[in-house]
Amino acid sequence: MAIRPAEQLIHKAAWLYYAHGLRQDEVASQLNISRASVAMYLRKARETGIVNISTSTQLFTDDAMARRLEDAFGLDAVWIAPENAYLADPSTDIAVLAASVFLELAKKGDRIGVAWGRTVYTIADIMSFADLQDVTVVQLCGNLGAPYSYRPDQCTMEIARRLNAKGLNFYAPLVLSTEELAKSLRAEPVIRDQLAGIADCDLALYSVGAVDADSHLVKCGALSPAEMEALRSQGAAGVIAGQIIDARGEILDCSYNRRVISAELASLRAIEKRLMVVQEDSKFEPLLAAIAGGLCTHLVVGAHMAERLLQHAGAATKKAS
Amino acid sequence: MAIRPAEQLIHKAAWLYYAHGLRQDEVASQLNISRASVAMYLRKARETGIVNISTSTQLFTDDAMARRLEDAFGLDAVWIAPENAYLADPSTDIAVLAASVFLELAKKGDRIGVAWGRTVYTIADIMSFADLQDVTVVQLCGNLGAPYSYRPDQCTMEIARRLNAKGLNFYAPLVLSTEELAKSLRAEPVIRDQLAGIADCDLALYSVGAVDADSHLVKCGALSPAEMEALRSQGAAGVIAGQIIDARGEILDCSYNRRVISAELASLRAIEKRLMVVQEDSKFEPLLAAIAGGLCTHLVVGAHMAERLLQHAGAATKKAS
DNA sequence: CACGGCTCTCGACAAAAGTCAAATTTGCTT
DNA sequence: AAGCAAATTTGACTTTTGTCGAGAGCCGTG
Repeated sequence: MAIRPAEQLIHKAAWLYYAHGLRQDEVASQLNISRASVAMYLRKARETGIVNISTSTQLFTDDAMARRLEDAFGLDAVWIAPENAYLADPSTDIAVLAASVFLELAKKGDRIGVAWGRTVYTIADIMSFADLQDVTVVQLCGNLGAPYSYRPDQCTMEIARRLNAKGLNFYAPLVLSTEELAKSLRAEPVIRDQLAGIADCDLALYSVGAVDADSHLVKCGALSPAEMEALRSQGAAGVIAGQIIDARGEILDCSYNRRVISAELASLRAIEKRLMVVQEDSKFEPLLAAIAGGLCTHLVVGAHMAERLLQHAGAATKKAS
Repeated sequence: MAIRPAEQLIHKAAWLYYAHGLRQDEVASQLNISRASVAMYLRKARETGIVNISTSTQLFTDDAMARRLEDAFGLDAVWIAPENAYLADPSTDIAVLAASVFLELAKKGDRIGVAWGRTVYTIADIMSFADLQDVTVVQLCGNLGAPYSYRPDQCTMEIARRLNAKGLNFYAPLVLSTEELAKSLRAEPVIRDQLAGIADCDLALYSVGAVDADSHLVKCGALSPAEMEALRSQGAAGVIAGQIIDARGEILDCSYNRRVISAELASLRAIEKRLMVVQEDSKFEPLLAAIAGGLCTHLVVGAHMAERLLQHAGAATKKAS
């Protein structure tokens, strides 16, 4: 596991190369090893977070549209990934941006809450490594079944690994079959402590889910398509950390929610920086709900979604006046 | 001044290359420019701080000796630059390390106090660029005459430039000819405000000067060698931000100090993180004085100095028991 | 409107970095 | 103690990156 012979050497090589600006062959002769080894050590140094290469995300917040969004929705900061040019796959662009923003927001000693989903896992997957000591990554909600690699615990662990941080997993299922069982489980000391610790986080990372048959809740069997549809007609507007919220961003009063083991919305709102990342345009309504509920202070979206949000805000104020 | 045609392009190129991991030729075709231009933009991006490459300084604090120093002197953190191998010039190594540490300690929105001297200027000179928004770099003491490029205002401005921060200079001489004049000048609103603002800093960067004829105070003509010698016999142990301190790290009661326009020691002590960097082994006594006076919470030194400090601490405790 | 002076851009070459399979070392088991 | 597997190192090769001088475009000026 531990890179035994090196670690020290990796550090030295990285130091000479990146801090002092020597060439690889100079480093090699200093350290009495071959250039090839130096190149290999340097790659390891980058992969381990011993050296850190980060790009300023300024460009994406400086945008005029980002400013207007901040004002319109009272958000602390908004980043907009330009959908147009750049790359083939726009959603990758959003994830890359989100990962950079995330690393920029994370500080040493922080406690970071992480939810789950395709978006979160994609971010974890492309996120570069960092050397954040004393960071704890906590899982915001219970687990669900296997089929997906972006299970809650996977997301938490992967991000913890990238940050060289400690991952705190949640050993409980996301959904139980009866309300009673959920209640007793929540009362268990291990679980209770974990849930209580969520409000102490400095930073949260999550996305929001749509209320439709494509939802992971349906795909994982937590809810049937029919149940989902029923919830929708009861006012379900989105999914946050495995829980159903209504259009106001409040928890929906339903049996499902009472059977879930997850962070209370109040705990989430207590977290200073709540970074929400939304990739799909289809998540417009859920996102509005999450914003309305104050579940998001920092937002990363694509240009198209940004436009829709602004349009919506414009229409709302026009109607109001 | 501003790189007009690019700025945006630089950002985009940096983003595609560093965040997305494309090759230069791929970036070039995305942006419809030549590879050569891309290479040039990327250099600019690095030079501007749009991208940031930093190496963890862990290795230098993890050292057992560093731990012992922290304990022995009650410091928050100590970094030791290994004097032995590495590079031809050990003092460069200390400066490079100090610059990395400094950048690691500096946070967005900080107010940073900077003193002057060869050490500080060397650090400024080799420090890489960063994109710290809303940072203010303030000068800790008045200015002195021209001959040196490491004048107080130079140090402040250079560091501000590297950080893309605002530099707040001090338009007053370091030493005046009479105590009265110094007193009136200190009472001037402009000066008073600047002095008062020093205690609000989050981070300070300085070294400590020796009390001898090689001191810059002598070289700049602020004090004659004879005066310096006299001060030494009066108990002068070191120089901090242009002021003379005694072995306890308190301000020395002397005419010179009363004629100086500089940060009060109490203001310096009010700064949370006081980063002191010492390159020369000859500054052993001055450093002890500075530490005794609580003028240093974070310390960067060479291995040799670290050993001497530990030896001293060991002897002191042995004597005490 | 032509003329330097300026910066930006590009193509071609040189230098540096990345990669891979083979060789060597290391650690552990039988 | 020998044998095997995993990890590490290296030399030789390929790809990528950096650099330089020439040329092109863009002003403000005479």
